[in-house]
Amino acid sequence: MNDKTTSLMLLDTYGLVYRAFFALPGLTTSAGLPINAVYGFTMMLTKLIADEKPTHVIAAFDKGLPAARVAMFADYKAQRAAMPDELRSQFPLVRRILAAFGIPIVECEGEEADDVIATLARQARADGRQTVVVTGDLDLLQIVDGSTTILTTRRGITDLGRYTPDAVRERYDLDPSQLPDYRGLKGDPSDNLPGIPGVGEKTASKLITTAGTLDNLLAHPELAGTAKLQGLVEQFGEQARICRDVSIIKDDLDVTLDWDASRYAHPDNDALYRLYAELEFKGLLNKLRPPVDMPLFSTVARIEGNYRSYVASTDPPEFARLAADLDALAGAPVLALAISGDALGVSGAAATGLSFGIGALEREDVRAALERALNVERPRIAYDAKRVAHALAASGLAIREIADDPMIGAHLLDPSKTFADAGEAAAAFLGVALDDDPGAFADAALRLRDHVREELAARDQHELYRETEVPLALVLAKMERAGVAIDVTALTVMSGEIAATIAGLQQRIYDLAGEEFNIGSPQQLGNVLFGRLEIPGGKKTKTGWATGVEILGGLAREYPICALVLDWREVTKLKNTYVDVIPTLVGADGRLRTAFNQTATATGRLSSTNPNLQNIPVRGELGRTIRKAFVAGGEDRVLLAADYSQIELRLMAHLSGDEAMRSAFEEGQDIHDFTARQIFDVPAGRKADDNQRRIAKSVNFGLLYGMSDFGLAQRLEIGRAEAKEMTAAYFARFPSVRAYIDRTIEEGRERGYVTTLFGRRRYMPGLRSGNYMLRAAAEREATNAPLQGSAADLMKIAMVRLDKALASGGIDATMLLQIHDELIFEVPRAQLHAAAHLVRDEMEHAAALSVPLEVTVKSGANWYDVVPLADA
DNA sequence: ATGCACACGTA
DNA sequence: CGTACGTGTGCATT
Repeated sequence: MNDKTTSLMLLDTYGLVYRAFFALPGLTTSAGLPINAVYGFTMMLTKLIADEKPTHVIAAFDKGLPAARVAMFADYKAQRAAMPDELRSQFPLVRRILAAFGIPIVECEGEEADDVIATLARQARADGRQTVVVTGDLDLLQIVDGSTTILTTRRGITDLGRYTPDAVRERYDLDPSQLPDYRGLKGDPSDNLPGIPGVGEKTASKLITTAGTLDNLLAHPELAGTAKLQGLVEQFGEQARICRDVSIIKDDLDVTLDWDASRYAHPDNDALYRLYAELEFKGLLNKLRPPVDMPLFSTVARIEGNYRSYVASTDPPEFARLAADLDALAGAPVLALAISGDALGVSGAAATGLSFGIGALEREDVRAALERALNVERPRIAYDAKRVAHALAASGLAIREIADDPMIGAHLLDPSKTFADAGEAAAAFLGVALDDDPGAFADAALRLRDHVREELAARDQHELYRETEVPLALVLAKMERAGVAIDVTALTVMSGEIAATIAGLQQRIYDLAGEEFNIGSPQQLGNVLFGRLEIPGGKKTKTGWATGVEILGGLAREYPICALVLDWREVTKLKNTYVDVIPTLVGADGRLRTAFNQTATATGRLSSTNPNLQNIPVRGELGRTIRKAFVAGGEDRVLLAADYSQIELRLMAHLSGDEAMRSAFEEGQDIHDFTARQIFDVPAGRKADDNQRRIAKSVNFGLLYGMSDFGLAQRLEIGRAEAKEMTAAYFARFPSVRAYIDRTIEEGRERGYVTTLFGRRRYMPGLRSGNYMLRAAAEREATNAPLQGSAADLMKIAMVRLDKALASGGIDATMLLQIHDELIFEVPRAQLHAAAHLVRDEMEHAAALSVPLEVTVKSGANWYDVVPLADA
């Protein structure tokens, strides 16, 4: 819905800042300057602009005493506590934030912001424009109409309520125009308005509904209904009238809406950056680019170690020195780079290290010097090379090849940690603490390189590191930069359809429950289903009723509300996690970029975040349609999907050497059918029935996961004895598998780690635990890790080789995604078959195993419609 | 804001 | 009491 309609956003600045002040804890800068209110206000403003996309924005302020209201009612706001100093001091900062955003301030001497807002909204309405007012309280609701809506803060600072005329009527049973009368009756303690004592929300609303207006009620007090109320109306009527008059918001102030001055374009990046830096808004700062000539960071120069940090400033000679130092590094035999925050550190072996903000790369002299340093033929070390590559790419620089990435090396040495910043690795392996200085990080990268190489060589993991993991980092950087094209319209349409489904399901659930509640709260849901409705079969978790799919699914047939809740969960999950989120993450070029993390898992797999593109739905039809939005970018391009078939079971066959299993794969059999025929003694020439195959499939998967008889019984909903027979039958047919699993666990216990086919290790101290639960869990992990990890190794090898092979084969295919056993490419239609053959070939020959590797290739215009390639 | 539990999406 | 992940929500915490 990207319409071009002009929309004006009016900010009730004081109210919003006030709310932010009380909603957030007392944050201060390191110098002690209170910044919680301005921080909250800035967060709010950022989110509002992103969500509402206004074309014009104005910040209204109160100015001076509200003379007219005080004249009407001397005690107006008299009870209000004085503003705390920690809040007062933040208003100048708020004005500076607004200035940096380019948002004009409008105020009017002796008038409150409410009246300014109403005046501007009236003018916008007269010009035929839509207005959204953002305020911290409900006083302004009276101006809501067809062209003016109001957003009010609810709890916290990000949760907003949206009021349209219908929403006002729903909340108060009154038209917006009746709200001053209503407030006159009810009073408002926050403005010290007494109203009529004893008349609260309910009564006030009823009285106005009955009498129509306050004036009519005062003229006919008998409309109040009860004698007591009538008495109150007669006694306090005049007071209510005054309160009403004070509550009426004026829309005829002497201010003029200036469309040109209030047009919102974008914040002033440099001004905002400086301000955020001053106020120490670190999270917000990371989303901006540092100004070209800004002091990058200011630490004292360090002389210990073999680096020193560079204290840059706005002084041009400093930049000249920075460039000169970079040129000096071009002579170093080894170059190391690392990033911390938004600053890049560069260090040369046995040379001076230095560090500077990424913003410095915008300066031609500094950029050119770095380019010279990067282009000298010599080994390059980068701590988190993928991140360094992205940072350099943003300045038009490339890092062609990486000899070492100590982050990756560190993770191979201890895959239980991520080593996301160099400080973690330095602490673990060098025993030193690093401050936030990127120069120190680059220096640490150099020293970590030596440690990591030595250790990996000693553990025989050097080849995995050098040939696969390190080159993979730059392959992943390319994939991330490419992104995948998204059909946003498809998702927008889907969102509307799902919204309607959700509304229907929600209503039916409320009807069956006999009350409205938050279906998304397991606590409330449990109480409704198993408490109020007394549905039997409830089980408890640590914190309350269990409401997972296995519980509700069992009750769904007998209790329709349980089925409806499961449906509701499915559609809300899809909408909230994918359909509504993905469009917000799509870049200006229509492509979606994930981050592949190479050091996140204990087994060697990649992970994907922001968003996670490794869990896009496929099993359910509705969820699966989300894949229609993942498209090839361009008419002449198509998606190519290639996935390994049964790779982990094939690895089990290879690693165990089990002859029966191995020959089944050799013969190209359906492995689950084959297993079923073995377990159930199906006569030769006959196929297993569907149920036998289903059970065999569970057994096969259970095998990969180290499952016990108990777990299998639970999974298949059979008796434990029966499950035991099943596994006994299995291992009788596949004896080498039993021996392999036992051997793996035993070796793991002796050595302290288990390994993959390519030498990746996972350390498993739990195998020696005296605690049965801990030990059993470790045994399952030890069973699975070599299989899952070897599969991950194979895929990574294929990816690195493919990256090279595609380029040297002259195929213009872009690797986009990896989903553990599947790769997605975008290729020109004309090169589809060449690409498919190459991809399949490299994947199938990533390693020579005693069983064949089988890869299925598919293609299509989108991820949903990929179909197998007939001749591949 | 931060952290936890729960629930659920994928291989 | 079957492995490996990441994300959204509610809710209690600051």
